[in-house]
Amino acid sequence: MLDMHDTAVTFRSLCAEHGIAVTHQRQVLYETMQGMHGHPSPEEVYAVVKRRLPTISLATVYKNIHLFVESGVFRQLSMHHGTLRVEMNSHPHHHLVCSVCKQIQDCAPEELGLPAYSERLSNGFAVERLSIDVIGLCADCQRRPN
Amino acid sequence: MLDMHDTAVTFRSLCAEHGIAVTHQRQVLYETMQGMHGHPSPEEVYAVVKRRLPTISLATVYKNIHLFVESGVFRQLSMHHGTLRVEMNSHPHHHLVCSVCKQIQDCAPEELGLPAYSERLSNGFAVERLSIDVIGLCADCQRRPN
DNA sequence: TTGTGTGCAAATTATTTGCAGTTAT
DNA sequence: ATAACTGCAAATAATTTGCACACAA
Repeated sequence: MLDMHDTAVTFRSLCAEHGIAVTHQRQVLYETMQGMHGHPSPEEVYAVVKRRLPTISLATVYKNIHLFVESGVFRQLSMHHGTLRVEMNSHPHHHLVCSVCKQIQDCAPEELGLPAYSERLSNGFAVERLSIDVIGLCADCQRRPN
Repeated sequence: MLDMHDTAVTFRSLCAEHGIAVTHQRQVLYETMQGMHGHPSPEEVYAVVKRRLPTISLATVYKNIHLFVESGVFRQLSMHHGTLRVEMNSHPHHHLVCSVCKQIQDCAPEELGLPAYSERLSNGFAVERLSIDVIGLCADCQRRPN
């Protein structure tokens, strides 16, 4: 387990790597998030970090979460949050989600290989279907200067 | 290929099955969506359906898309859109997303079996990682009356 | 000192809701 | 006739942005 001092050291080198300033709020936000579990939203992170930094603003939380995600410090699980999307392809298929432009392409199961799965998991979850997102770079984004 | 008449017949029986009224806007919306490809957002559907029903409102499009999704006529691909979620579990794992309460649980790869995949697909997409959503009913929602 | 970062308030985007009038059954 | 549906406008939720002041390099 990392103690607070190690966490601070880790954080400093993370910031150095990505060329971002080490500010107090950024540091506390990072430590707070490290201590959280599950899949928190910015509002949830804000509620927790506010306990240690009562004057921090929600905007700062948003800005820094984006920064952390871009730097690869944390990962975003909602790759296509933001707006509802309806699936128009009724054949079984997976999705190729470009991590840069967020474009979503369909992909036949044969291209990836179908995972085996059981209908009911040991924790009681009853499986209806798998939704597989393949995250990566689309051909266009690989060749773009960016 | 279904012609317009067959589509209308299909739609009527769909509505009958789900006990919803067959209205003109609902009918045209359905036909329009059937003709679309990819992963349209409500705004995109609205833009297209407006060409045939210039007075339709965006609210009606939203209401009916929800109705279609609930009835199983169309499927929603964005299972956790709405708000950004940060992944706090750094171990490789999948997600169990309950289709009723939308709760997201983590799940070890061993429970599902890992899909085999290649690093670069034939269309040039460079795979970084897989994000697998297992959609179904959580134990709680299975036993709830609802 | 100089560019970044922060907090605040206003702006935007996505979506939902209340309501009065209209239509399907 | 009656309940469900529609369009419109206002409300809400999620996120972003502009800006003046403060802090890190």
